[in-house]
Amino acid sequence: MDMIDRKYRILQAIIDDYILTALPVGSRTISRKYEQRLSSATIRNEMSDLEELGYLDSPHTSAGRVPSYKAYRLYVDQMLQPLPLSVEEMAMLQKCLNSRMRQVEQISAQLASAVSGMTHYTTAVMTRTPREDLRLSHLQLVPVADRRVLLILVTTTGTVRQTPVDLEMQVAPDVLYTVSRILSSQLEGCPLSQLGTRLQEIARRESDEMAKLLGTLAGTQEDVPEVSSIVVGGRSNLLRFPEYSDVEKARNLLSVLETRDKLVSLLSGNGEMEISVRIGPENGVEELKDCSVVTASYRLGDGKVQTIGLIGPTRMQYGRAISVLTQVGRTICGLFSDQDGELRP
Amino acid sequence: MDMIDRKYRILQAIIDDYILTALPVGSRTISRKYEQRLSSATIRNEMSDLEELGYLDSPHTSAGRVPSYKAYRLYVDQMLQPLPLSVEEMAMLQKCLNSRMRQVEQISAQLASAVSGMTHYTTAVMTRTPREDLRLSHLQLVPVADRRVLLILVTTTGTVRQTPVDLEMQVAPDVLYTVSRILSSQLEGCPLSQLGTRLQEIARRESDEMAKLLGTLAGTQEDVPEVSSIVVGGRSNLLRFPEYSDVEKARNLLSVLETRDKLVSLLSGNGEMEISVRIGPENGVEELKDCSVVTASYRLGDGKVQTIGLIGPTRMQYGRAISVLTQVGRTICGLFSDQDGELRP
DNA sequence: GATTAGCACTCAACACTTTCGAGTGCTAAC
DNA sequence: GTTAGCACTCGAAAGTGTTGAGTGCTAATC
Repeated sequence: MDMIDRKYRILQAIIDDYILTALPVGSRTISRKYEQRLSSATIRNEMSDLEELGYLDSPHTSAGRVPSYKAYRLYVDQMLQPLPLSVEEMAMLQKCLNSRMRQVEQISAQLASAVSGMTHYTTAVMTRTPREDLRLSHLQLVPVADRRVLLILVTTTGTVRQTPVDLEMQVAPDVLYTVSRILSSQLEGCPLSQLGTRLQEIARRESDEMAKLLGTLAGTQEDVPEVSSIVVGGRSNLLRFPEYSDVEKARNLLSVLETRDKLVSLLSGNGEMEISVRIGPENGVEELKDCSVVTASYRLGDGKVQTIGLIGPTRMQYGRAISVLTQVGRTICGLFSDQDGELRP
Repeated sequence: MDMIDRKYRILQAIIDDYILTALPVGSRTISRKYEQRLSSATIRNEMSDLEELGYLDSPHTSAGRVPSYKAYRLYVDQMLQPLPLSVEEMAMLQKCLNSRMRQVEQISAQLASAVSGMTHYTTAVMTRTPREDLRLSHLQLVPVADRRVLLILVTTTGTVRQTPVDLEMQVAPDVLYTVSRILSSQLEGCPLSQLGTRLQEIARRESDEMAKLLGTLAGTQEDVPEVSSIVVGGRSNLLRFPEYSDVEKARNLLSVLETRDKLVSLLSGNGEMEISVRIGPENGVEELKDCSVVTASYRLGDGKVQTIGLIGPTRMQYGRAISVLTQVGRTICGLFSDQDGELRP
C-alpha cells in the first residue's frame, strides 16, 4: 500500500464527508466509515500531516478538520470521478427543455429552475450575443403610426431585432418597402456593429429627404447591449445549507444575486463549451469568497451564447454539478438545430 | 375626551409601535411614548378591552400585546394618514424611470429595484396584456430564410408582436409584401384574439397556394399568453425583518417568490389604477399567511397593464407602501405618453 | 365612576455553571 | 509503521438563578 496514495485517499474521504455533512470531520469518522483497516490514531497522524501540508484546517483544537481551498482545488483537479446522471434525470432535463418555447427569457427561466431543482444549487443563466458575430441578412421597415416605423433586422443566424424609429416626416408604405429592399441588398452581410456607420455612408450619397431618413435610422443603431438577459433560479436553495443559516450571510449573498454587474462578472470569462470551476476566492466577487461557482457556456446556434452558473458553498458537490452542466450542454446542443432561438421537439 | 376615541388612539399607538419595533408592546411603553397623560394601569385596562374586542393578541401572559389581523384591517381602512414622499424620493423615482429604456422587462426590473430600494420591501412587477384590448393596426411578413418568414403584428396601441412561421413553399419577397398589404387592409381593427379565425375565413375564399399560406399563418395565432412577464426585486430585503430570521420561514417565502403561479395569483385580481391591501390570510396564498401584499395596477398606454406588488410582514408600513405606489403610478402615467412601451424623457 | 398606585404573579431572556462527547496530540507498546 | 491508551480541549446542550418587562387585580384617590 503506497503511503502517498493513502494520504490522498484519506484527504478525499475527508472532503467527501465534509461535502456531505458540513461538519468538521474527525479521525474516528474516517476510520469507521472510509478506512476501516486503519485505526483512528493512524488517521490522526495522516491528518496532522495533511494539515501541515495545507490541505486541512482545524476550526479549533477539539473539532474535526475541514478541507482548505487548496484541498478543494486538488479535489476538483484530480479526484473527481465522473458521476453520470440517472436515466430519469436525463429524461427530465430533456422533457423540460423540449417544450416549445419562443423567448430566450423563457428558456433561460425554465433551465434555471430545472437545473437548480436537480442540483439544489442556485442557478444563474446569462445570455449574450457576441456582437461581432451578427451579420445582417435582411432589413425591413414596417409602418406603425403616422411618423413612426419599426426597423426590423434579421441576422444571418436568424435572430431578429426590432427598433422603433420616429421619423421626421411621413413616408408612404410603398416607399418604405422600396427603401427596405434597396438597403437589404446593399447591407447584406454587414456586421450589426457597423450598421450605423454604413447607413451614414449611404446617407451621404443620397439626396435631401432620403438622407434624413437614413440618418435617423443610423442614429438608432448605436448602443446594442451585449448581455441581453440574466435569469436566476433556485435562490431559496441557498437557505438549505447550514453555512447560510446565519441570516446576515444569506442576505449578503442574496443581494449579490440582485446586482447585475456582479452576476455578469461571476458568469463571464470562460471559453465556450468549457466548464469552469471557481472555488472560494477564485470567483473574484468579494462577497462570495466562501462560495464556489461552476459555470458552463454553450453556443445556441443562433449566435447567442448562454452561460449557466451554479452557485453554492465551497463544499459543493462538484462532481454532480459538473455532470449536470455537461448533460445540459449536450441536451441543449442537441435541441438547438433551429435558427431563431426556438427549440424544436 | 371621548372614550371611544381614546381606545382608538391607543390601538393606533400600539400598531404604530409594533410596526416600528416588531416587539410586543406593553402598557408602559404606550403610557410613556404616546399617552403621557394616562398611567400604564389605565392603558392596561384599555388594552384588556381591546384584546377582548379582538384587536390585540398576547403571545403569552407577560409579554406585551400584538395587533391582530382585525387591527391591521382597521388601521388600513381608517387610521392611515397620507404620508407624502420627500422631494428627493420623488426625484429619485422620476430619474430612475426616466432613463431611456426599450424593453418592458427592463422597465420592470428597474422599477422593482427602485421601489424595493425605497420601501425595503420585496417588490414584484407583473406585466400583462389584456387580449381583448389588442386590435390589429398593421401586419407585415418579413422573409428570414428560404421557407421561413417572420409575421409581425402591430396593434392599434403600438405594441409589436413577432412570430416566426415556417412555410410549406418558398414565397418571393414581393409576393410577401403584396400579401401583407392586402391582409393589413382586410384585417385592420380585428382583435388579436380573433386573428386566427379571421385568417382561416379569408383562406377559405382563396385559391390553393394562397389558402395554404394563410392557413399556416392562422395556425400560429392560437395561444397568446396573457401574462407576459413577472420580475421580482429586493428579495434580500425580506431577510431584514426579524420575523424571517427563522431560516425555514425565509426559505418558504423565497420559494413562493419562485413560483410563477403563486406570484400571478398574488398580483392578480384588483382593478386598474387601484391600490389594494391584502393583510395576512387575505392574500390567499397559504405560505404567505403572515405576510401582507400591497398592489397597484397601472395602464401603460400601450395596452399593457402593469401590477406592482409590495410584499412584507403583516406589520408593514402600509402608509409608506401606499404613498410610494401612488407616486409610482403618477410618475408612470406621466411618462407613458408613448405608443410602444417606450419611455420618453 | 374613572383613574391610578401598589402588589403579586408570570415568563422570556440572559448569564452562569455543569456535564457530555467528540475530537486532538502524545507516548509507549505491539 | 501501527495502534491502544490517556490526558487534555472545547463547543454544544442542559440545568439554574436572576432580571426585567409585562400582566391582572384590588383598593385608594380624584
